[in-house]
Amino acid sequence: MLKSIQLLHSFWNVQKNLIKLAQKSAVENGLSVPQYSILMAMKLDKEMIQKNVGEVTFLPKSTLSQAVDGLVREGIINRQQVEGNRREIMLSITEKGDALIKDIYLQEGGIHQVFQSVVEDMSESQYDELLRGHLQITTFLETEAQEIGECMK
Amino acid sequence: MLKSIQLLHSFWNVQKNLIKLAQKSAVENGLSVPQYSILMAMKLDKEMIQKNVGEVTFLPKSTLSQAVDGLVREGIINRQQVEGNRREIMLSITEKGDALIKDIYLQEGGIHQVFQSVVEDMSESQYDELLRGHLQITTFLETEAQEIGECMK
DNA sequence: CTGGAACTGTTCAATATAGAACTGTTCTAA
DNA sequence: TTAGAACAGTTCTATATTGAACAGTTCCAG
Repeated sequence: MLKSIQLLHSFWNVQKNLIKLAQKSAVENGLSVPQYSILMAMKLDKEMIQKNVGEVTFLPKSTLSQAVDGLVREGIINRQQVEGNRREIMLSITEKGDALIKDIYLQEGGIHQVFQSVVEDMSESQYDELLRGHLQITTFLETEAQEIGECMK
Repeated sequence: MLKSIQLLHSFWNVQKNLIKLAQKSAVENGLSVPQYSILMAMKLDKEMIQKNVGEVTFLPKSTLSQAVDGLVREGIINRQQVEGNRREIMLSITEKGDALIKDIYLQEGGIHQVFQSVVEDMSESQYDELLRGHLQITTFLETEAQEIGECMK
């Protein structure tokens, strides 16, 4: 029991700092936190169905919808109906959005730069262990979260 | 660069599940997320100055104040001025609050129970490595967050 | 075909959150 | 002392978030 509390605490400590940094990063770039999440979710796949963005970010539908709306108004992402399935909407990052993302990466004191330092300060094996541990935990949590997801519909 | 993004991603995956679980736990027990945070912060030291709770939880003063207000109305914590320093307010968990915390710990499918399973599924050394890695990261983030904290005043 | 169930996303109203201005307290330097 | 700076918390208000009701699509059993 004690160990689990300790581990939870350990995550919590990382968490709260991470969130603070993310919030700061978001505000500095004129984004809400949900908007920031969306961009980070799409940084790899520059094109995604809105539904999938929702699954990755865990944002409620309404929040997602409004956040996307703002991003579209800002010209950061494009929104167009998928032909072949008019229910779905394809989101894609514009050049402007792409530039913004690159900017965010390089911001001094931003999450990414800080994590860059963290990684450099870490041994190869330590890094691997960390990833492995997290993966294991995520798998556990995901099966649990699934059940929550079920009732959210 | 790639590694830091990967690590960030790894944390993010744990994070979002953790938050979902915490939210669920909070709602199920009739608490807001800030209220839940406060209780978790006070689970060890059953008596704390409100200021300190704020430092630990990172909650904005106004949010903290209101959340505490609700908890007091529910009879979960007590609030009384510190004699010797009438600016400060001492928060203490009532018996009712204590029972609630114990309840939360034991809730099936709650964060604590899930983490219990996680820990059992983990080798001693893996556990230690994880804690060590997190500590290292927290230290890094904390020095960074400090600067943010400075301007929040 | 067709009617209803399941999807995908939007809108709107109610709630939650947090910055800014405030009250009262303590500390400190002249 | 005593003004004024720093503190600890509260209140008020504007903003952000989200659940619930909704509109249009797609799917499928009969």
